[in-house]
Amino acid sequence: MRIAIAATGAGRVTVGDPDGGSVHDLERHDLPALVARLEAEHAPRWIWRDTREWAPQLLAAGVRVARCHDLRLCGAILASSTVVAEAREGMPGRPAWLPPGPAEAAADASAPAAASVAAHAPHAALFELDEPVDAGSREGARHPSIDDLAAEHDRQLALADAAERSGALRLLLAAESAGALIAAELRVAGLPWDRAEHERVLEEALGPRPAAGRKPHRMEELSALVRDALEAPTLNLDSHADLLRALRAAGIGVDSTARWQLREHDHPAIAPLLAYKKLARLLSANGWAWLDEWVVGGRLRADYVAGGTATGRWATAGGGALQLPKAVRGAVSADDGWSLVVADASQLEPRVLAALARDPAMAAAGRGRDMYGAIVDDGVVATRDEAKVALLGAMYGATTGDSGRLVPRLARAYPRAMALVDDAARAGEAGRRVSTLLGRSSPLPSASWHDLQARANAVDATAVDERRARAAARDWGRFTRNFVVQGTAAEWALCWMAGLRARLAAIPVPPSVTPATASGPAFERMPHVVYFLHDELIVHAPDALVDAVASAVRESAAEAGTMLFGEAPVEFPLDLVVTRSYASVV
DNA sequence: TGGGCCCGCGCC
DNA sequence: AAAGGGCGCGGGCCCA
Repeated sequence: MRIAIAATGAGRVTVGDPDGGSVHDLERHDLPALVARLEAEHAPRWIWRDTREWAPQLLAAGVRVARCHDLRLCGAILASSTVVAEAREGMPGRPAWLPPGPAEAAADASAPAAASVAAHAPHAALFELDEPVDAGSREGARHPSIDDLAAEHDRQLALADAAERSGALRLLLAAESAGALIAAELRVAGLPWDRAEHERVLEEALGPRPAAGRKPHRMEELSALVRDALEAPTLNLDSHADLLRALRAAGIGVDSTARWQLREHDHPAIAPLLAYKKLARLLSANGWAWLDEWVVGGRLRADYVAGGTATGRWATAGGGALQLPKAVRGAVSADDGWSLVVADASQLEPRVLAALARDPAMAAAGRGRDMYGAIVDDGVVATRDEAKVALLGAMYGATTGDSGRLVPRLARAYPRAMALVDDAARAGEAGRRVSTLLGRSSPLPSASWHDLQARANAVDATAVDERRARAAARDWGRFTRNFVVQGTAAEWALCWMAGLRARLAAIPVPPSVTPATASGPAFERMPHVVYFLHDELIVHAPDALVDAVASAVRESAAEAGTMLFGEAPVEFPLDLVVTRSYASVV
């Protein structure tokens, strides 16, 4: 059964079964109670334009739904998937009231990014009762009725079912929609954050918090050392241009101020400069200002953007949760009576490549716990480190350095795996799309990319034109090479997390559980996902339930492998730790 | 003053 | 040691 939810303007909402069931017209304020009742009675798939329009309000009221279909995210996948290209020909396109997906909007410089549309200041209310998404102001946009939503849902399912591997596409749409729910839940629950521990880390590294507009003590000391060593008494270390000039004037032959270049020179200014840059990074990215802005009430509430990148990996639109430096992870700590179940899919991308390519030798290497070790045992390379570098090079398209040198050895040992990524690279170089296992397709290169190629093919093309075009083609080929692996790995991770979400909701909670009061009414007694980073997640779980949660995490990983690859002989082992603090994992 | 670009660096 | 793919973010800086 499906039930659609549509805004009708002026704070009212229509909720109903478009296939002939009852339809309710109500104040938006009354929505959570109705959804809770219908969810309990029918366990429907909820059909809505955009999960971000509804989930925050429901979660704030303590109401969760098991399944939804996010028309915006699924519409974006179907609009670009080559798997349904033929079926699209005979069908109407996306309706005007359906905004583009986040990755599409980001790629289109003329339109504001969807992420920024949804973005809000961290202290703002978690939802706005009237218009949380400004789709109403888009040209040609209007409020879709529940019949509009149902018709678009039908169109999307018909497109998916027209694909040769319709099951894969259906799975992708379900996983993407589950991801949208999880992204909303991650924000509402928040990542448990120990402010005092974070401040301790900052003070140890930087010294006491400085007055507004002042630099921390340790940074001032290091700046003085650098200025002395460079004999540049007024140098501003934060200005790349000024710093580069001062370095060169002191005889240090770098052409950028990047750390890897600086490290190659022996000069008394280098050590304090590198130390300064490390501290400056900590201060600006995760210092006191970040803490004040993003950690409220003992929770980091980052703004995840499901489907925010071309490959299907998520993005964030604030809070920087995808780049929490290891130095501050000790501040992630469970509430009293609760634990963190931290799980990481080890060597996910090479395993995905082995399974995707059905390369028997590489799959055999991916059957054990340590794929890199198995590649050494196969005699392909001499050390684990070489195996890792060679695999990264194969997936990223390295051509130089150690990595580029090792790739041919990998190609001899695992020809099918190498052929898969090489084919993807060739397609990209020719300007064609490539697709993941479940059917998400890469974007087309930009108009300027095509211009470059056209110029190189013109009769009066110069050597420079040809060189530029070749470089651009190879760049895009590296992108498509990586796309198939990164994107399929993202699909594995989505399926893993979606399965886990369902399993966590089914774990019975004993009455003895201490509430995690800062996690909101939907999660205060339930184990719940609080962090997700590409191939790693954290569940905040009552102590009494950590064993059940760990089992759920493992079962979901195994199930994700089977859903994507059937009985392919590749395993997806997890590194799983139960802990109070994320620091103990790093 | 604000937008957009580059740089450098944090994460995977 | 970096390299090669995907990101976000803050600071400097240029320009209107």
